[in-house]
Amino acid sequence: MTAPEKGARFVSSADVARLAGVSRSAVSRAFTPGGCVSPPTRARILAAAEKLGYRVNRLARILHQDRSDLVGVVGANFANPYISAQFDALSAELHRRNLQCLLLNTAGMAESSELVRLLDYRVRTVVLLSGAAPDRLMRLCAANGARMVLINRPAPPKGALADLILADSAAGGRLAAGRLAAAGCRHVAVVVSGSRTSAKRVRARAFCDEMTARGIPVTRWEKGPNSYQTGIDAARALLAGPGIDGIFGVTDEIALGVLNTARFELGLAVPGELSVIGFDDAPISDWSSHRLTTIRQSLPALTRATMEAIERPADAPPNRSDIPVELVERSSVAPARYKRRTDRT
Amino acid sequence: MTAPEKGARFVSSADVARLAGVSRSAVSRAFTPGGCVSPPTRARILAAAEKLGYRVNRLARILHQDRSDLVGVVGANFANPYISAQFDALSAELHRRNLQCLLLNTAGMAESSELVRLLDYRVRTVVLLSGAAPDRLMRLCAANGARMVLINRPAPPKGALADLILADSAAGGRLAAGRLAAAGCRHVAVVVSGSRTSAKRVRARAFCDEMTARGIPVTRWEKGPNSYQTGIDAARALLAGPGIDGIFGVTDEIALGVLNTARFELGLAVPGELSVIGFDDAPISDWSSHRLTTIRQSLPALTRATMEAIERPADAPPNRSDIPVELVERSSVAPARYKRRTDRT
DNA sequence: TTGTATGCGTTATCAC
DNA sequence: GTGATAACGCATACAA
Repeated sequence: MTAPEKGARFVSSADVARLAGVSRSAVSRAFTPGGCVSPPTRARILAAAEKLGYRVNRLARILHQDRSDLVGVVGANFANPYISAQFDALSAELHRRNLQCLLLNTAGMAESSELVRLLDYRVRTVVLLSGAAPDRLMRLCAANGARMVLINRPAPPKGALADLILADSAAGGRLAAGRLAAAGCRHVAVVVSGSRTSAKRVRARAFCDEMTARGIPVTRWEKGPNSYQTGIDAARALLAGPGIDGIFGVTDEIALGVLNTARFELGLAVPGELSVIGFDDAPISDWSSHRLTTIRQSLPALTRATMEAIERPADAPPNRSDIPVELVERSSVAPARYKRRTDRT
Repeated sequence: MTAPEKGARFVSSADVARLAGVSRSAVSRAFTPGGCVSPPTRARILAAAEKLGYRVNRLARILHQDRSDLVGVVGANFANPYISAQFDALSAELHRRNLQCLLLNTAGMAESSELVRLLDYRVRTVVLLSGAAPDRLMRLCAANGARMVLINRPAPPKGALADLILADSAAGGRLAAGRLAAAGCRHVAVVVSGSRTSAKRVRARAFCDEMTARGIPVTRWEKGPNSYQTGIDAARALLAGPGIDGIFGVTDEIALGVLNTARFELGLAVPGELSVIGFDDAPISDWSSHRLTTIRQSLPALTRATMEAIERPADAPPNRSDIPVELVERSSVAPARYKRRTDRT
């Protein structure tokens, strides 16, 4: 092992070759799975590499082979209970397949157009966990032959080279509406995060439509981001006076803000006086402190579909996979008064 | 904009040069902050680049300049409420400083030695959020002149080239002990995650020592990982019979598992019959559904120290920064019976 | 089996 | 201001 040196550059195959008394190609071959090297030299090379602390420079390899194992993952709000679980599963799975995760947290960017920076690192695929796909990014990916995977994002304008992973937001919204209706709610509200374009709006829209079809009035709250605080704010405003007896939070985090504020700040009995339903089925929603009834988008299914999309060959046609959604009964919604209608999907 | 082509490689500066009728060097200069290009040609180049969807290949730039803006971040358990918040803040801050985050989730690796793979991408710095630093990684970083930043990790054996960020775990453990003692607890327990080596053990150790010094017996529970489920298991076992009236979870997630199990499964009044205290001050600990009394390691302070370490020049001497810790009073611990002793630190 | 030569996309140096 | 050229570290086709 060499002593640490100041400003030292990374040790290269040339260094190893020198020490082992071979050529650089020999070193390269020794580190290439199918490389032809005689056992003795191979051993010498490996020993030298170990001694020097050599690691193959994959940047150079990518450059040469024009084939990258870097996957760009862009997201925001990684502290969100569902997103963090989703990201944890995805990143673990990426490494299991020997892919590297180059992460971009859009919260750190001034403009959303900044995220094309991922392409500067020759990622083979860009995965979008949240936020809308900027046109610019889509164009650049197309021009450079990089694939895109959009998770719960609206479909891109053209038939762009993007794989779509979509939980059935509309069905989820209807499920939520049906459940609150079955609980006997007479006047409900939906709390949407203010993000301009996303699956969350579809959830809310479907909820409203279904409620309208059932003749139940619905109030819409649409201020603030996808956060716990938004749930708090919404609950305070919506529950100031009597009237509303059911609330759908388009996200578990929002719904939990509503739930906790109703229970502990406003002193409302949930589900006695108010029913609350969420969307996601984040791990903490099942905690006994919450027991939030919610619409589940299965995390394993979502992760599986994402990995399939990522591993699709570069020239595969765009694909779309739908993740089914299901109602998870817990105890934040009043028991159904009548036998629940079959969902109309 | 070119049409998307199958198997297309990324567009290069040569492509742009060809279209703009200039040399590759001109293109390079047009994209270099201080580059000398006449306004007209510059405009032509930029137009050509935009048309083709060109982006500078930073892999090649790193290769040539021997200076990387890649920061390797290794961690696990990103669904943990504190870790996810920490990671969210860190990744956002990285991008704000124009650094890229190459993430490694050790949950996806067979062996911990696998994480040296980060060095294959010529990261300038490796940040360790969890897990121990394998010797191999430390050696390779040293040999290649890459810096390491260890967050709440035990100090490396030698005076290796690693920056240390350490919350005062010992003081935190003592604080927790003091608070439970003040609550009048007579027999307490500590729930440690089974990880072999980490700050969590120091927290538990200091807690035990302080309790012993006060003559209060402490039971130690040490099975399972750092998870909510571990808190559940511990609570079920520890609270099966009467006796224990105070529990310290070395992590908020663990403590919340204890708290919820005690309250909702075992029907214990918290803090009436049992006091529970955690460590971290994760965002959800402040939720009204929990109101967990805990030891805070300030996230902003932690992030600030981490960024300072990351931005230190490559040849700076190893540094150590200590993050103070403080007791956050909420309502999972019985009120202090006597005026609380000043902590002995 | 092994070494030589070439090219990947960039930037820096050097002429012009 | 501009273009040719070398070099970064690697993998490969080819020659030995």
